[in-house]
Amino acid sequence: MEEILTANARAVLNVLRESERHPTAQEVYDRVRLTRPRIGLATVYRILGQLERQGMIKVWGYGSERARYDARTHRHDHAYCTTCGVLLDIPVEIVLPRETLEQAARAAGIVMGSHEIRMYGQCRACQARSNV
Amino acid sequence: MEEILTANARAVLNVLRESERHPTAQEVYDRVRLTRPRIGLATVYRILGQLERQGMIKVWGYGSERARYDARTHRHDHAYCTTCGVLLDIPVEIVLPRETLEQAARAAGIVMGSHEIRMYGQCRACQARSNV
DNA sequence: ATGGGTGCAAATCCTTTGCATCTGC
DNA sequence: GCAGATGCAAAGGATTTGCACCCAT
Repeated sequence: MEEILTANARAVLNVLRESERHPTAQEVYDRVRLTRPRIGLATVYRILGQLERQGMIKVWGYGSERARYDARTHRHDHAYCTTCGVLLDIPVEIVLPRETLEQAARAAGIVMGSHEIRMYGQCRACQARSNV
Repeated sequence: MEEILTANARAVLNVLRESERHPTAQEVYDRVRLTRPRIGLATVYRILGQLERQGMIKVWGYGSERARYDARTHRHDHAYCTTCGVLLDIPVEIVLPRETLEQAARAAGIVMGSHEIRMYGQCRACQARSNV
């Protein structure tokens, strides 16, 4: 399925896969331009949209902040620093019992496709900064 | 603490408290105008920002969609329909063991303030629609 | 009277779209 | 040669900001 990707799309995907951060479209654009200098920002947006629709990447949003993209499609959770806005992967697995999820989905009336846990708080850097 | 709110702020808060939906700023604006016809959209945005900073309301975001606001500040979770974009409260409590959360926070290196579970899927209306 | 709150309009920022051109098959 | 992909520029939409005015204290 990856073979049908254009060179631009492959480059975008690579940037995301190589990134530990959760880059915004602009950050992806800046980075991808190193290998494909002629690419346009609109193309990056178009590709991000397609990859998302194909389930190859995930979008993350908070309030009205810029969207962030993530190529790690395995189920994992995030920690968001409400002070500086950094978005971190939670490096341990948080398991919710299947029946808990099913019950919740039933109660809300949705057919669940996926779920995500978000933790909001203060990252290490901001903790240090505020201890000064 | 509520007494220090202006009449506009109180009106915005009331709209949110009376809403079952999770309105966008524009929707809040439309609704609040019924009681305060002279209020401006910018004021609504300013008030929403202040209420959020004061912890009286919560923002919700997904990708690059418009921000949604929620006056229900007790811990609860959400179900988002990826077909039509409706955002629903999950009407049952999903409890994560405290130690699980602590372990995850520690692993991510954050001091956790709050957490939220999100379920993504298809709401009842969209299920019906796609069964046609 | 005075300072914060507010309305309005303009500015900003992010994202999407239109369109002519280019590319890979 | 054609269909789809792309770059560029412009449009669109959400949110924020500047500023003069107003209002409650």
